[in-house]
Amino acid sequence: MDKNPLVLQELVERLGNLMRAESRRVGSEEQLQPVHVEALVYLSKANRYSNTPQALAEYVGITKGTVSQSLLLLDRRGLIERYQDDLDRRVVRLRLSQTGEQFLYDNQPQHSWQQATRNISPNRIRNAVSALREALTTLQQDNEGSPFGSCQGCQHFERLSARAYRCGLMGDRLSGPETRRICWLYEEKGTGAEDEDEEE
Amino acid sequence: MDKNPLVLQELVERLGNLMRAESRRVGSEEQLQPVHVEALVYLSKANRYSNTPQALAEYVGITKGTVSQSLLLLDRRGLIERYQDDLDRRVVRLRLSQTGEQFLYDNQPQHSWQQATRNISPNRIRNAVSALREALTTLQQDNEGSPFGSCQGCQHFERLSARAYRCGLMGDRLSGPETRRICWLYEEKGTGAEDEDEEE
DNA sequence: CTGTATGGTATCGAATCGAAACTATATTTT
DNA sequence: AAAATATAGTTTCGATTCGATACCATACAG
Repeated sequence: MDKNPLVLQELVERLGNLMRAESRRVGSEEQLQPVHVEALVYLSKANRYSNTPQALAEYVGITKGTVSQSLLLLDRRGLIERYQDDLDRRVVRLRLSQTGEQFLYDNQPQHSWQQATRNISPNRIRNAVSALREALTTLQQDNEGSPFGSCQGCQHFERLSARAYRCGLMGDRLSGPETRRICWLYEEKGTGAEDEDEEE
Repeated sequence: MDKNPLVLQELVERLGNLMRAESRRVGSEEQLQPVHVEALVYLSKANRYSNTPQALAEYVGITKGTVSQSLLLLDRRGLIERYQDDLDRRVVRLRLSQTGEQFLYDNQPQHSWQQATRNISPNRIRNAVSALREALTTLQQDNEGSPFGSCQGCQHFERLSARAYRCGLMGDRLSGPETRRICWLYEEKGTGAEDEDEEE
């Protein structure tokens, strides 16, 4: 019996705790809870289909009612803006405000992580990413949650030409940068030959 | 510029969220918060030096006051037992009760993770563990937190004979299984040749 | 034996959280 | 087209977390 999967779980759990603690630290000056910081970070990365309260709720794993509260607070503090969707007037769209952008820029919630990984070789990181991605996909399938990925690897992603992309599900054309944002409509491409290690 | 470190962070964060959601799910039947479930899991893995309120507080990243509250609750529900340390009568020792053991056995908080990693090759898991361990070590150093590791890799670990071990810091002999539990006195061995990938 | 450090508890107010009821808009059925 | 149902968000409620601070007991140093 191999104990390594459990060790890996242990590590992910512990890293998650530390990142949460980091969110707490970052937010404490501004009286923000970890969840608020996570929400801001999420909004800074979410694509046009995923900047809604519901997607956010799925992402952070709390109920929509609670998310609604948090958004109210973030709005009052002027860190985000809310506006109505044109096509479906039930849905609320979210975006970071100037202040919100500035907050993230000043506090750099990702900074300590970048420091922590600076000495790990690109190759090892690639391998780790590959393994964790697979774990994530399976875990999400088992939990029936939304997948949350970016266009690379999504079955709806279409490449029109060298620099023109398109989402086959929604039918919109996408800019290059937008294809790298987080999307909750992500669906894993058919898992044909997924289990190859990239080892150099 | 390499984006993979950020992708890795993204993955760890997301996996952490899902595991937290899993804790929430597991605990909801018994009216337990995620933190309570995490505490029980921690106690099931902590070694003899680490089964105290303080170590737990460090581990989950909340203050000792709050931990004290949570332990009160877990005690009322009969999931843990608290007893005084003989040598230092200020310190409280914690252990899972019969009921607590049973709770973990019945609900298997780690089950979904094991499912999720079942198809990942041992080799890839080893590589991921190696990379994440390094990230964790650096992150903990930067945050001045306790390290939390197990005897393998700890500079206080001594092997007396084939099956006899000893903690050089505390001076106790340790059983084989005990050397695999979590310890908050862990200190990384001198980082001589740490950056070798094990690729088969 | 007096001062200080340390492990843990108690108290307080602010905020999260899930559950459930509710509103408003969309979509499907009849 | 009207009615039924589904969906996105909000509101309200009570229980609980959480940090901050003060506090208590034990250990240990000079």
